[in-house]
Amino acid sequence: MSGSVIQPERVQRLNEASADPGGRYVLYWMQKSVRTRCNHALEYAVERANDLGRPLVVAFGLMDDYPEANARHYAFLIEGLADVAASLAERRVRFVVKHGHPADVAIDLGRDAAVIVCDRDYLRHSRAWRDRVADEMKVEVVQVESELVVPLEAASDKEEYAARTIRPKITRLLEHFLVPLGEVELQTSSMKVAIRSELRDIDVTDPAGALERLQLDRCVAPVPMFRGGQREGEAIFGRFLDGFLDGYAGNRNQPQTEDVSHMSKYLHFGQVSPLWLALALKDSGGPGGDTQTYLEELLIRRPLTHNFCFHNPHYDQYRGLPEWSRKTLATHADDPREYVYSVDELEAAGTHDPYWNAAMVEMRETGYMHNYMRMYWGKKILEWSESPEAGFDAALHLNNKLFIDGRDANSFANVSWVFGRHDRPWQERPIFGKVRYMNANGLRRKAKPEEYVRKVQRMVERGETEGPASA
DNA sequence: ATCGGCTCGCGCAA
DNA sequence: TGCGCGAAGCCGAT
Repeated sequence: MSGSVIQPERVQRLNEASADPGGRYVLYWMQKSVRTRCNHALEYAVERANDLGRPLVVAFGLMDDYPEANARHYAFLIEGLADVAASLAERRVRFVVKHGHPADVAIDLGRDAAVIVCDRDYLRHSRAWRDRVADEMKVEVVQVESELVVPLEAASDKEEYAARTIRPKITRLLEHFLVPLGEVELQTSSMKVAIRSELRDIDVTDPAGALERLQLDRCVAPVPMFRGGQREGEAIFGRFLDGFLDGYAGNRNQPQTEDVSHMSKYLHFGQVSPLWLALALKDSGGPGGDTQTYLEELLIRRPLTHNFCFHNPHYDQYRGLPEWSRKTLATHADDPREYVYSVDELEAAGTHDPYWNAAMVEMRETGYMHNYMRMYWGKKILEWSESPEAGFDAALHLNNKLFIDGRDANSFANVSWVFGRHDRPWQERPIFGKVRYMNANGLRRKAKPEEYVRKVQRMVERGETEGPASA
């Protein structure tokens, strides 16, 4: 173990099997951490390959019907895979993308493996895939965490109530985990290793062609504004550090400005490392308050959403909300609603509220919405739905369908926050009960929503080809 | 412009 | 067991 720093807390054996010395290669089943720099699972797999004197094969399973995914998500994902293909070739590491269910791909390629290394994801379906592979394989399956700076169990072994309860548990471990990950050179080139598999190869070096050939849900179009890939994500973050970090604490809740890093989508697809982001921030020498504000998002709030999804079996359901908020919302379930919109009416951005409509257009046309508007957007869906349950389902559905960074742990926690999760009660009022209320006056008081509306209009008129990549 | 009240439950101090 | 306080708020009183 030389060169890299992979804390033992990141590494978990998923079964009791041992490594097979007869295996022809070490398999890194890449599924969540789709990147080559600052990926603990990759470096761990290289080390195991070197220790066993074997080549390394990295494989990704690309299925047609990934849960809730459509062309908008696939386009971003495949661009990230193309970046991985190019980077791994430079490191003389063999990379294959196979058409099939991720677990089937891992099991198929794992038959010839000495060890299977996988990365980590916290959502229900992903966990089930890894459990299945670990159960079915007769060879060691080991999972390496690289999606959180402080590994989930190291911080807390229970569902946390709020940011304030998890914050000290994470903060005291940063010294141990917030350290660079070195790169390890693979000793046995794997570019020529024979791979026995009936599964079809997908050539991701032509992302548009690969996207075309998949049998996927095309109900939402890809957006040209944001391109996937680690190179792209890291470059965008570099421009954020140079141009927008200064003043971030004061401007991050100003939706009419561009003081945002756009990292959420890259984090969702594992295309940038949260550790890399945190280290880049600390190295940037930017203003302390601005850096602290960003680190709070990255190191406390985001892990809190992962803690929520990992420990709450109903993270994607209304019943996953806290007792107090479900109770107070039930009390007001029959309150008269001045406006009620269906999911289709919401998606069409045809409500009476111009601020809300602008947010909905931004979401639909760009796969992104400013963070502050996401709160307002959600609160109004609660207010304008026939029941809180219907509002929850509508908000989560639109979130996951339209955001590039939808279907993330953040998505489930953020929608749940609208309905009281990780929040506290406030003064009781119609429909909301004691759940936090937001209105357009607050928007006007704190930001410039009229400018935001104009910004969205301009973006749509221009055909939104100008993203942070070309800014 | 600024401030306190609203309201629940966690976690720490005692 | 008591007590302080919390991601993003609102609202009325000063």
